[in-house]
Amino acid sequence: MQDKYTPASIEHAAQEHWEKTAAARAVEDVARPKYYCLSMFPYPSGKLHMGHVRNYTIGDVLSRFYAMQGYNVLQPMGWDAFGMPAENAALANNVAPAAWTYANIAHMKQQLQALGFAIDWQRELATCAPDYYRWEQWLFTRLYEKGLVYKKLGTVNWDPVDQTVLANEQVIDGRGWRSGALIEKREIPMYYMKITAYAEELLSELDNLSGWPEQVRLMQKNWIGKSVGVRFAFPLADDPDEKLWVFTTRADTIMGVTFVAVAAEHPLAARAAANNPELAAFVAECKQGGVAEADLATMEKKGLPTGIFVSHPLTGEKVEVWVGNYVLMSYGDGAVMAVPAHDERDFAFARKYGLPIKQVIAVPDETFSLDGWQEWYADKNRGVCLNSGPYDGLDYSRAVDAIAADLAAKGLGEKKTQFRLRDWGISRQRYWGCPIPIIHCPKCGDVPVPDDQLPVVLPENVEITGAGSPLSRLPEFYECKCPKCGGAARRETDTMDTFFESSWYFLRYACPDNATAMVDERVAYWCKGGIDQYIGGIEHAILHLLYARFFTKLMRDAGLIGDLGEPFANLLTQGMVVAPTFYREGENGKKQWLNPADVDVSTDEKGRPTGATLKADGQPVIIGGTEKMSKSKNNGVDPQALIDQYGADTARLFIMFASPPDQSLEWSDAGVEGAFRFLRRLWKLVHDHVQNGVTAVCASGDGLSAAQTDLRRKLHQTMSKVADDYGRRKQFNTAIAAVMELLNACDKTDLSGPAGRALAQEALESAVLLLFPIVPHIGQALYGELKPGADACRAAFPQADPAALKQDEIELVVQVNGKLRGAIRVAVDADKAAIEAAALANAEAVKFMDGKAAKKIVVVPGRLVNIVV
RNA sequence: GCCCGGAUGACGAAAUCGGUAGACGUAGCGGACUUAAAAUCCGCGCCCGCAAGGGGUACGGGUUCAACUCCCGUUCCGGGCACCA
Repeated sequence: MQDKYTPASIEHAAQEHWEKTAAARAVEDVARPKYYCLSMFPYPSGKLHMGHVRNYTIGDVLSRFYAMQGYNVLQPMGWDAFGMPAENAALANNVAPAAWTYANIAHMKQQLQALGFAIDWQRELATCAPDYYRWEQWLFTRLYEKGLVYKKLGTVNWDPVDQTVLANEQVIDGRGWRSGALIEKREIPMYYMKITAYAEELLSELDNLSGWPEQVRLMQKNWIGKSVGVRFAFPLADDPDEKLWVFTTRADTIMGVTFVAVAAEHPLAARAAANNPELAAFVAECKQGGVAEADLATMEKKGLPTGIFVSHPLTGEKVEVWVGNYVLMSYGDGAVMAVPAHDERDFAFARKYGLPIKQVIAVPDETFSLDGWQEWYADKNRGVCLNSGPYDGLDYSRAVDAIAADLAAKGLGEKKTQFRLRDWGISRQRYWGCPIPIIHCPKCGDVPVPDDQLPVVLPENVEITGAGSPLSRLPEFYECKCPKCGGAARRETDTMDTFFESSWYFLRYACPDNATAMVDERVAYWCKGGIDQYIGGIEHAILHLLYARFFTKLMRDAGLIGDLGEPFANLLTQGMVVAPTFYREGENGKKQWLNPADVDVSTDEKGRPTGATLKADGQPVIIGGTEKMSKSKNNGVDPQALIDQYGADTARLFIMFASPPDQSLEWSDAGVEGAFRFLRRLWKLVHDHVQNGVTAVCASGDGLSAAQTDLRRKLHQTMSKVADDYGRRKQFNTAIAAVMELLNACDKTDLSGPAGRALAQEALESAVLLLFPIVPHIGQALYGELKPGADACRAAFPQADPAALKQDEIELVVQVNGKLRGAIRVAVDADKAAIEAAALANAEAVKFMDGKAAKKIVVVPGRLVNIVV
């Protein structure tokens, strides 16, 4: 055995061995329980960043741990390969998106392999490959025929200078990121997925996802946003046959309505604007700016009266219609009733424009003042109706029932369940995505592409200009024949949202080689009961995970995957790896993001950054916020330097030791050295032991000294702890700390003599196996040295021996009035009375009881005694 | 703005179900070994106080024999907000 730990050669040898023995190959085997361990596949942005290393190391630790527990493990990997960055790279560097993407895949695959992940590469897939996306085109046409895909107008960000649609990310402070032009909203026809048809099931099944973090279930629940309320109509004062519909969850406040607000896009707004130039200007102003909800919600609330009046459905009173920039056309009917007395936003609006405020819910006298309003809203107070005629004195639910009944009797409304969730618009006016398989025929309308003409292949020889969709400039792509009538037709040139690809890739991993079907019976084996573990960033808590759940239900109902309704049985949401951002501002205010590796930061004595300069020119740069590592902010830290210097095991160990996986981690490589030192120390311990000859392991505690017995107990306690940390808690930093503690204890114990050496053998073999899931390369090498001819990949995970865990005496802490005063040793099976007596006899306890009698004694078994005086 | 999280030594963190706050590691300081350096090993390390003791887990309250942990309020930081992935 070599005396020096040399990661490069050790890792090379281990990887070669795994390759030769096909250690990561997953083969269906009904005789063994399966464990499908899935990590979110990466976007091939160029190189791995620390977030990837963290994500895939967690997956690999779990995969290897469950393999050691006897499971048949599947750990696949692929590439979420369509998306905007490829087009941006094409613009910036004049490379074809396909070539750029495939080059990135090749590089990142090699990086993943260098990290030693036990991935079954035979199942690798890339979503930009026609043999992958053809199946989603196929599914799309099925869903189109079922009415689960439909076409309607949708609002997009329009850049009037570049004449192109922009993503929300490309709109900065209301301007296009390339052109700097003021962005406008524009309505265009798009295809939508009817996710709202599944809203109820997506919501109710959250309760069954016990393997998901509560936080994620709550976010999804709020996103779906089921609310039961009343949808009702205000007849127009001039023309009672025409009605303005609204939805409210607070029908009990209907008698307090003092105005109605509609979105700028609402037909009534357009009608009023026709002969009101001021209003027309306001409606036009509302069209400025992007469509992102965060921007809309933080805008200053503005409005203008339309001069149109409606009648209150219950009182007949005239109420004016306003246009409000805070009313969303995409939610409900694009109009809301306003009750300034009992809604914070309506209140602010009414105050701003001097509109009447009419209180209709009783509030406690002491809080009743206009200034007290705000506080009161925050409580979501639901009081009893007041100033509400026939409804006075009714509480919330009685009032809502009575009002809904009265509205229904007039044919003006009814109770309605409404969801916040909207249908999913999937059309993108971009090139690097999966073509939507529809043909537009002047005679037959929209015709889905027939199966025998799939896939609609995305052409790769295109010119990216940043203006408009390249496909719509490519006659050889869009000119086609109608599949129905054979006449000249035009192919759809929009592509699909890339969330489409990532909504079902985990099913395709089960059967990536199937050329004749989207999925096959192998899904039933690997996905039975759901994928056993899904691991990925918390930033995907809503959209991706919701779409993946939706797709699984769609595919189930299409008869493709049996009764599998929920894809992920257990979910681990990894905290983000965040890093500081740095930038400089260009001439037109555009930000040029600089990588942290290229920047020097100066700090004050407290470690707070005071300034930063670019290494290349020594000139100052602006310090941005600390954000998740991303391509767009250029703050990803490349792990390659770390791997090159210390090896994959150190990188893996360090990132697992740095913090628990669900916590966000601000990147700093301080401490990497320590992880490497630990591995070197482990190597040396094994080396020194092996130099004196390996032995059989200590099979029982016989012949051990007291100190050795204690060590052996600690060893077996560590086995339990580490298995619990990996399997149940999924907290790897404490598992590593436990093994470090064990090795510290080994150092402090005399392990000479035959019994001691057998114990050392047992401790070292165990420690190597306990760490194997995290640092498999060094583990492979050391285990082979400790047990010549043995393969760590085939070893079982160490299991604690209950006999070794036995203890006769334990220490209990003694408190007086909750303050720590002393400690006592008692027999492990001592009863309460004996423990109390021992505690009362403790010298420190006696001192602090100060002669007073114990009022109460609390005994916490195995922990402490608290004497209350 | 709305929804969801987080905050503990100089730093990353631990304390798993309300029960010894700071395990484990980093950086630092002191020592051993060495001609020296590196490496390695040993020790010290929250604050006030001579001590006894007291205080301390972002901040302000509360519940409890006992609170980092539960409740109410606040501040700051992060994620998501439907076209970044």
